[in-house]
Amino acid sequence: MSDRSLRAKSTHPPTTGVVTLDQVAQAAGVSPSTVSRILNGTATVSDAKKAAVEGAIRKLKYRPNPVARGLAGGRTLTIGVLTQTISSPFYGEALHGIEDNLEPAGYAPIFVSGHWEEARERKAIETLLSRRVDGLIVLAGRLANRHLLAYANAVPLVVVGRRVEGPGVLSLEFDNRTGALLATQHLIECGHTRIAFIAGDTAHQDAIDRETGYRDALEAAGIKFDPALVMPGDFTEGGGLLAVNRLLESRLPFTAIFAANDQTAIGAALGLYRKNVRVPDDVSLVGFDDLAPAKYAIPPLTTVRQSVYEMGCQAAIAMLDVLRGTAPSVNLPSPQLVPRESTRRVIR
Amino acid sequence: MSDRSLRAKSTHPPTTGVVTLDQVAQAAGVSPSTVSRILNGTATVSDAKKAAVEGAIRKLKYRPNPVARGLAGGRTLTIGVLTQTISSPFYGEALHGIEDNLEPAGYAPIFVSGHWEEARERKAIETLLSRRVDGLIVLAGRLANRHLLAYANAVPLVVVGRRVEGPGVLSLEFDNRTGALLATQHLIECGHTRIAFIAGDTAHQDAIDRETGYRDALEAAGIKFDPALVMPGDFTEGGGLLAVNRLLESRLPFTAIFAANDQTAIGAALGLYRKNVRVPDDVSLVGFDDLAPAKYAIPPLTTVRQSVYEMGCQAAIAMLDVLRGTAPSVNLPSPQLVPRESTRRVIR
DNA sequence: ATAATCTTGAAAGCGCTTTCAAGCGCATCA
DNA sequence: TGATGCGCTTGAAAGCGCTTTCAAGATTAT
Repeated sequence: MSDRSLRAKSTHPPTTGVVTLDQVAQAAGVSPSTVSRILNGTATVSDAKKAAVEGAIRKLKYRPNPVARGLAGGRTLTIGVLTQTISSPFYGEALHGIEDNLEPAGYAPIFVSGHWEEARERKAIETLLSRRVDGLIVLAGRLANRHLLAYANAVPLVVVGRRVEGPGVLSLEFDNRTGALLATQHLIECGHTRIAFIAGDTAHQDAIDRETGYRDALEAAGIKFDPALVMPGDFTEGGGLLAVNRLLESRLPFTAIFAANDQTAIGAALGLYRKNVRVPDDVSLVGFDDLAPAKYAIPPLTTVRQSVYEMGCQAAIAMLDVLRGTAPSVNLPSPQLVPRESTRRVIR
Repeated sequence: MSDRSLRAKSTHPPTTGVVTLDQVAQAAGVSPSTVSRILNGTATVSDAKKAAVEGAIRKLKYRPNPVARGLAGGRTLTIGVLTQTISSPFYGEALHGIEDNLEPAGYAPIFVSGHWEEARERKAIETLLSRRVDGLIVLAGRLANRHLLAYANAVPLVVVGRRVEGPGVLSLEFDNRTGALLATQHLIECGHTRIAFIAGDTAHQDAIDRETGYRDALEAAGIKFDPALVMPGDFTEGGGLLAVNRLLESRLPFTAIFAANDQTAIGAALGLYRKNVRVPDDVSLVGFDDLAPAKYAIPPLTTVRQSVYEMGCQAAIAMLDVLRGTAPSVNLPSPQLVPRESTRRVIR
């Protein structure tokens, strides 16, 4: 291919052959205003004209230009989504849910990554705002609540996985505490009493809630909480691996591990494998999230399902509700234990 | 939170307090045209005015409105990206690479999923086009080449993972054949001669190329190709699991498996685990792609690295080059074997 | 002094939405 | 029955914030 053929300017004339609203109006013998009104349902239009316009639209294959619409009407039909790491399985599923629900409504998501850095998150949101997104969906992150509230002043805001309260903000939270309780209870029911916990990044409320759920379950079962059995982690496989190594080195007795998320559990599983500790024969292992990889882990990982995809769907639906001016209805999925093959009844 | 506080209309006045180019011009005592010229570097402007304008911009915290820019100038600083499944680890990494490179240049990617369905892909691209994206990056997919070429007529097009030739199109391809050759050679070097292959979805050129590489390696080593050792797959874990079950049921002797991608390999590993076939002791296993999960598989998966992230980067860079009018330079990463713990020398 | 080159502002859109007011039909009331 | 008024549909026109001709002035070269 020649260079020339790739020059933007030479190959791609700016705007040619694109049908505009005016052309539709002309073809239908009405004014542009009328066409616009039909397109947006802004006012009642006589059936005759409506039919004529719709015919013209079909005939000319007219597609409204969202850019012009955005300029004129202030709405861009675009929703900004702040994720942390677009390539992580966790966020991937959420984005998927968001996309699936926004698209049929004619909205397009635009994703940016914050990489868990407050400064980048802020910059990302500014970019989104300068693009005049109609709404903002924020997935977790480190941005201080007061900043989020400030943004909520400019556009409707839906926050997922964090508690933020204020006018114009809707926050959807996972029930991490109950989920963790479920996971730990499952291990207790299997007869485990020495249950280690590999924590998540404690900068996240999620991580703290999951630890709380773990302690709740221990307490309810009358098992004394042993802080030595809690290892720090960071929600990544590497963190799980490290934590399990430390746990093993500590020589503390334990027969089960509850990891703060699936990625941590998968890292932990590898650590155990390396040290020839068998799962579930020697140690039972539970994760959290039920991301795709959990199902195909070896052995398949018992985990707590808290559909991230579903959360994405709910966030998008809520956003559409707000945009439409109707009361947003959210019904969050409740966490559920997904027993697979990484846990087993303790043999005494 | 009350309903009312969430009503889009009541809470969010349309356009208030946003600084416009005109205000900057006024503050700097120049005409809007001059400000625009400075912003875009469209013409030389006296240093004095330039300084005044830049001062005003800083003082007013002016940020150009991309929507208005898009309407007026025809450029939206937006790149449309057609992926297949936004949540898959494979595409996730590519998107990550694209995002990382587009963002510093001031472009924003807008992602849509085609779900491997020609109709949806086409619809997705139409949406992107109607949003006046400045360029299109297409990741694989099922869309016929002639359609792609038609789109290339409207905007610059970069296609990843497929071969498409024509004016205005740039395609970046993985060297699947060499990669597969490397993987198979590795197994042969380990002394394996009965090497099964779990294919990918043969609707993709990738899948075909990988099989070809596998056969190349066998032939080069003088090992007779046995069609019975080739199992169909579909690039998913489920497909790998199924394939390995069939393989085992066939009772054909084999000591190694080369799977068309990591996901397939991970599914295959689970199938082997279920049947108590040990990896790598009984059977060696090689994947392809080196996605994140491969590293933490049990055992860690030997695979072929063909950085998808890097591919995303290259695609974005090439797109920027085209947009800038400079000759796009792409240097594709060559495939590399990543030996881990799922393969071992055969013991005779 | 004259022509050629630069810098600069005025003004016309880009494609659409949205006031504003005109024009219409219809019910109401004396 | 005819005048008055209300509500409805409809078009004209003014932008939304920016880019980009166009041509006028300022400057430099010859």
